[in-house]
Amino acid sequence: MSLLQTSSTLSYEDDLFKKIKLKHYRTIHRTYEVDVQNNLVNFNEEQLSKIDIDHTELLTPDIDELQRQENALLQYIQSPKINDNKNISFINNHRKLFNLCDVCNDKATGMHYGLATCEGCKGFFKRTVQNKRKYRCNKNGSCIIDKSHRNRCQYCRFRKCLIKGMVIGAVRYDRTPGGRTPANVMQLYKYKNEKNQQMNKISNDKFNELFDLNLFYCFDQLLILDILFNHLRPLINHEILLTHESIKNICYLLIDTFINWYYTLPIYSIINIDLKQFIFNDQWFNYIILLIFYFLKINYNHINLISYTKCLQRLFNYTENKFLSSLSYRIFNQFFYFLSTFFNINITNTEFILLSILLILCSNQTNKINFNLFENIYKILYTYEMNTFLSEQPDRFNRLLYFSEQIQFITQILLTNQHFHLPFLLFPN
DNA sequence: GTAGCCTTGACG
DNA sequence: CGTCAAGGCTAC
Repeated sequence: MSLLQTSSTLSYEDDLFKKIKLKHYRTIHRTYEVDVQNNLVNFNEEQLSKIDIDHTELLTPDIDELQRQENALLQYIQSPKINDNKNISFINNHRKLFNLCDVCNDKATGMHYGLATCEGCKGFFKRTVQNKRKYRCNKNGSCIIDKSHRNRCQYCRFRKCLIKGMVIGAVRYDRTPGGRTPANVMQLYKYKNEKNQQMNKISNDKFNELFDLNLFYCFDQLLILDILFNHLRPLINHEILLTHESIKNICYLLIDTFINWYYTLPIYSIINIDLKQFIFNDQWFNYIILLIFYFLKINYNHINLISYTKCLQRLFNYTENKFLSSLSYRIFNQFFYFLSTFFNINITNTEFILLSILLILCSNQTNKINFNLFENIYKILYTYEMNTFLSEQPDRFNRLLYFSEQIQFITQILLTNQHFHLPFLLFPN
């Protein structure tokens, strides 16, 4: 590729990167995204060397800030528009109905700060608010909170307390024991309880509507993953020489395995689309990227084990030490950052497989039949999410969709700039 | 730091 | 005076 061609693609790439950055901006990890954006704007060696140790930081917001948000909510629900007291007997209606803690499923001992909770979660919430404590999540902010895991991640426990509707304003500043909870706090209890019931109703309706789709993801996930991973194993320790040709062969094996497996699915007998038509579709590369990322995540689990410097060296080797354009450099950095964000999403086998099919079907020339399949897989994913990670919704589902959008952007960038080899340079020695 | 048990005080 | 939901105490 000549220099002229490279520079002509720059403005196009800039647009794509701007799009990606804009999308980053809109996600939950705001602070981290801003840092990355700065890295992109202002590359220097020091920043580059930090890339593979950067991690998404999930930190509890200031209790004072949360309190302000709660006050704003209170003002809103006190406005005449929505302030009808038709359900004033909420406490009486729901008394004695609780027996499990809404946060961790341990035995609930009563209503505490607006929620049926155990003594443990009650005390935890009180200590957190009284001492204005801040917690950090070392994973992706979606740790399981139940009786046996509740002390493993304070960030996620507190987050769950808030999501489920515990009210910060119910913790007393003056620490006076006894007495009655103020009327405004009671209003918040009532409001949050109603919202939760509405949310549960919506989830249940959706779930019932889609329940029969559950049948479709009863497949042998471990077997297909094992076969796919076997095709990638030679890349560890670089047992095979990476060339244009060998990469093509690996891609072919991965695609072929996936298609053959797809034909065995129950869903194929209902919507029998020939996936082979998608081989000539660039969207296949989405799946290859996702698969390689998933392989690395399962086998290495930590982004630090995939050395930025070594991958960069391999990029030099692959291109036979030819001049690396600033564009290649930036694509590489963006790609590496993207991998690190993937490591923070602990996706499950089912999520991986459903996302793979969705990504393959993301064609621009979508016809009616494959849109049908797309919609069905989308519903299955939704059902699975509601079924398996109800307490993390809608965050988790949105994050997955956002991530698959990002993969499509990256695919577009890699293919238009002939950087399809990049994902294959990530395997550690 | 956690959580089980205890004390407190408004309310019906 | 019993009930409920706040805070307090303390062994672990």
